Amino acid sequence: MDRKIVQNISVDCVILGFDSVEINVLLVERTLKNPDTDETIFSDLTLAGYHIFEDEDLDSAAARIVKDRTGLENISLKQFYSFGALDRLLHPNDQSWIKASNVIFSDRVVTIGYYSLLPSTNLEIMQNGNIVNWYPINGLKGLAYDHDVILQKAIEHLRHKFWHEPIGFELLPNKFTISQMQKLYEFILGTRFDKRNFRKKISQMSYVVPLKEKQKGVAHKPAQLFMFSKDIYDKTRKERFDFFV
Amino acid sequence: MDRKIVQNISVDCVILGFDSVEINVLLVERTLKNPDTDETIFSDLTLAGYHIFEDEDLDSAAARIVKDRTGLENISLKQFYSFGALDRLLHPNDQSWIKASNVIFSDRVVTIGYYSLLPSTNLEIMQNGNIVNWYPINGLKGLAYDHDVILQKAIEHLRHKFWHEPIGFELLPNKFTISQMQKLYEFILGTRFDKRNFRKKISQMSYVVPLKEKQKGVAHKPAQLFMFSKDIYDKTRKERFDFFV
DNA sequence: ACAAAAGTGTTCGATATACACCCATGA
DNA sequence: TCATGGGTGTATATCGAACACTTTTGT
Repeated sequence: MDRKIVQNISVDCVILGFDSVEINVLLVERTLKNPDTDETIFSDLTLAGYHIFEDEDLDSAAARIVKDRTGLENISLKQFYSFGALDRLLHPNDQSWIKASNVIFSDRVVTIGYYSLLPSTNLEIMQNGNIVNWYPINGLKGLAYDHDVILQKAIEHLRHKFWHEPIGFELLPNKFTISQMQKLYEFILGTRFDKRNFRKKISQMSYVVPLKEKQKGVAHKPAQLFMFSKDIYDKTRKERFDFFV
Repeated sequence: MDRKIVQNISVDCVILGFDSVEINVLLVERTLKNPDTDETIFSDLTLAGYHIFEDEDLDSAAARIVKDRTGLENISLKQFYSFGALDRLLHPNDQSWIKASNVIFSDRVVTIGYYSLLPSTNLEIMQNGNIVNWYPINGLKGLAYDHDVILQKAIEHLRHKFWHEPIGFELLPNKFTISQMQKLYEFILGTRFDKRNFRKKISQMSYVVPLKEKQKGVAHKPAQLFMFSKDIYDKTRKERFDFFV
């Protein structure tokens, strides 16, 4: 492949997943070895990121990068912020990595942040020689480059959207229970909701549609399953003027 | 000045202002003349934009560009989206402009969009040889490059924020009347509010504080003036779970 | 039979909406 | 004195918050 890369523009993707307990982010291991002795010099974690090519736009670059790094295809990726601090790449590990890589990096790389929300946690661990895995977002730090900053900004963005848009459904399986939904909202928003009031609220949302199907194989009363209908949502949506106390 | 510019990264700033009637955007005239005959080849309008320098981060670049292009200083600029379509610069006018300019443009420029909200419409018309002016956003088109797209995205972003954050105060003078505020909200949100209900709502917002001052020189009952207190807002803010019908 | 999560209703206070008239000023 | 926008209150419907017990399944 001889597509030309743009030296100083990259895309980094924050891929978030919910496993019914907490939110995880998909990270790729980065291990620098001494080429002679094969000794590990350092090993850390990065978001799925890479430079863009000259012949692709930003959205395409994001999709390609996610596919190359993680094997995931046809996932919805949204741009959320761009990062261009002067010291983004100046950590010693990053400098060693850049020197050892066969890509000619520019001194100055601006990266465009994308995020994606996934229901599932199933994943091939190895993609094109990359070791990728889910890591709980709580307490994560020490990521490569400025990826801590990018991750925090993505989470902030997500939390904000959660209050006003039915974005949560992207993190849930196609068929989900009201309890799973409540746990997700409580986790993201850091609140607790009263079960009855939460369910009352949900039952008013015409776009959360009950299925003729129940949970199976659980050691308690099986829950009703629901799905999200974007069609109904788009048709019934109204905004509200609610920014005050 | 011999700072080095980054060839393929720029910042474009959407500077919006409210004049008590409608929303305007600050645009810079771009006129290409035949260097020999001094004949105008074309003339159109651009957002305030320029390449970034190698030694500045994105926020600093945005502030510098706004200052150079419009003379405005110390205004709050927020990043909102980045644009990297392959055909951003391919319009014949843009190509002629690029060829004629003494800056060596790259084929591929990604631009980071910033916006700013201002109360006032007072402005020097001429800045560093740039002719800058306010233009009503309704019906504007034919801007240079992809600046129509950038402007639309900024407005969309603004409208969205308006519903959930007290961002409107940035577009109002320090001292404003409730009617001015209502007109602004009606303009941006494309709705009408009942005067009494709107005022009732505002009077519940502890962070909209009445001043001991009234309008002067108007040919009707002079209105009470108010100011916005960010302090009180930050202290009393609560989020609400309101994304449904 | 027991453990574990599902599911269900009512009351009360707060908020949203609808609606019409008098007031203060400059011209 | 008139034109112009400023300013005010009440009634009704809807929504949010608080609160405890019964149901269904697997083991």
